[in-house]
Amino acid sequence: MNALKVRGRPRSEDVDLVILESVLDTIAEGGITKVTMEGIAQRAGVSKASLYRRFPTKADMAIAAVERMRQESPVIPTQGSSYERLLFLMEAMRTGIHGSRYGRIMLAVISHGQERPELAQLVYDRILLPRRQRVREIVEQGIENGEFPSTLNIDVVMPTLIGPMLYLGMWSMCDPYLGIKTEDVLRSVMGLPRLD
Amino acid sequence: MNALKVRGRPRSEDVDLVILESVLDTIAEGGITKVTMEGIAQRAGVSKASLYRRFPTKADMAIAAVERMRQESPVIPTQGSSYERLLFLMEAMRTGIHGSRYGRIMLAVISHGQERPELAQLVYDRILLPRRQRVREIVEQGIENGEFPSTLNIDVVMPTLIGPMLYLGMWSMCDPYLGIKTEDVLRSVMGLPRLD
DNA sequence: GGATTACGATACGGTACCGTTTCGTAATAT
DNA sequence: ATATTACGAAACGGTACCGTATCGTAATCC
Repeated sequence: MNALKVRGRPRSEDVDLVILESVLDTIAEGGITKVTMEGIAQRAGVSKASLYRRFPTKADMAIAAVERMRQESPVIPTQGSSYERLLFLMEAMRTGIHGSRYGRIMLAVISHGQERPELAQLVYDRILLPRRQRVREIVEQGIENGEFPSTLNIDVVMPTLIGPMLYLGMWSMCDPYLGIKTEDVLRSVMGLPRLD
Repeated sequence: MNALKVRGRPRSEDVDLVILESVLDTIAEGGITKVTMEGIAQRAGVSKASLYRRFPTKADMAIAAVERMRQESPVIPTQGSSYERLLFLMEAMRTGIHGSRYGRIMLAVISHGQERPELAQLVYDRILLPRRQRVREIVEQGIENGEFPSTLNIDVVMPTLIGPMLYLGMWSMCDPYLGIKTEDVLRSVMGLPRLD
């Protein structure tokens, strides 16, 4: 089966790219409700017709943008102990919620999970789950090589590591008192002795 | 200073109430973006003029509704051990995110924290912080009466108890695999032996 | 070169909503 | 009684946005 040859002028990949990037930037800055067809077209330097040539509706465009963002995953450290790598990821999770485009988009999308369950499912399956899997692998390695107690129940550990980071990150600007050290959370959850 | 006597027909408290309740129900069902002046007026069986007589703008109306919701706090158990009471609250937090009007409203409001920081601050100060304080008191009692180890760092314990419940509750409909028992989280965080 | 499709620009109809205003009626104060 | 304010109903202008359509130009295939 050969590649289907369309006959006229081909779609510009540059246009594809600049559209989705504009959507992501807009979401990161102001949330999904700020995404409008006119706004995206203007920001991308593209006509509205080019948007509707690619996406039948605004919702489809937003979903395509979120799909694309999957590639934009943060760097996972491969060096260092499991402890160090885990700490790095937790810190990134905590600060990235408001500090990175990735995090702000995630939060904005999660927000609308109630109003758009299919979008929440998409984010969960294609973004959250893969990331969680990589965290899980690091934890498992840490247990195998003796950094963490073998008595840990990894199914309990996972939400107990991730949940607090989301919680602390989400409210960090409302409450400067939430200055608990990420390392303290990590050590506490993993059953390691306190630092003091 | 006497109560200021206005001269004409007084405002109906019934109207006050039904307006704010309609706003809260609407938020719980579809999120803040579903709140419209026409919609609220119709749902409440009230004229738009009555809305604008009370609130200069839609945002003020929404804020007033959220303020009012503060009274609608879930029941806090006063009987039983600290362990039991804590477990009850955590379970309620986890299931209530999608299962109760209170929880759905909280999630909807948190969602828009990015787009409306002043609303997020309001929710944090007047709703989240008071609740967290009550959880904290229960934890402190449990430490005092020996139910929980005295070595616990309560500042670390708090987000480690709350965070996982939010996390598990938020994604419960996207992933039925997240069937970790709340009691396992509680025991793990509090350094109690596993059940098995 | 001719057919075909993409592109930017622009206009259009339709819808939803905001916030204002008007009007006739109802409730309360003096 | 009379003034004053609240109430429901309804209409209004204005804005923002969606999705469609038109048109002249540009790029690509045969």
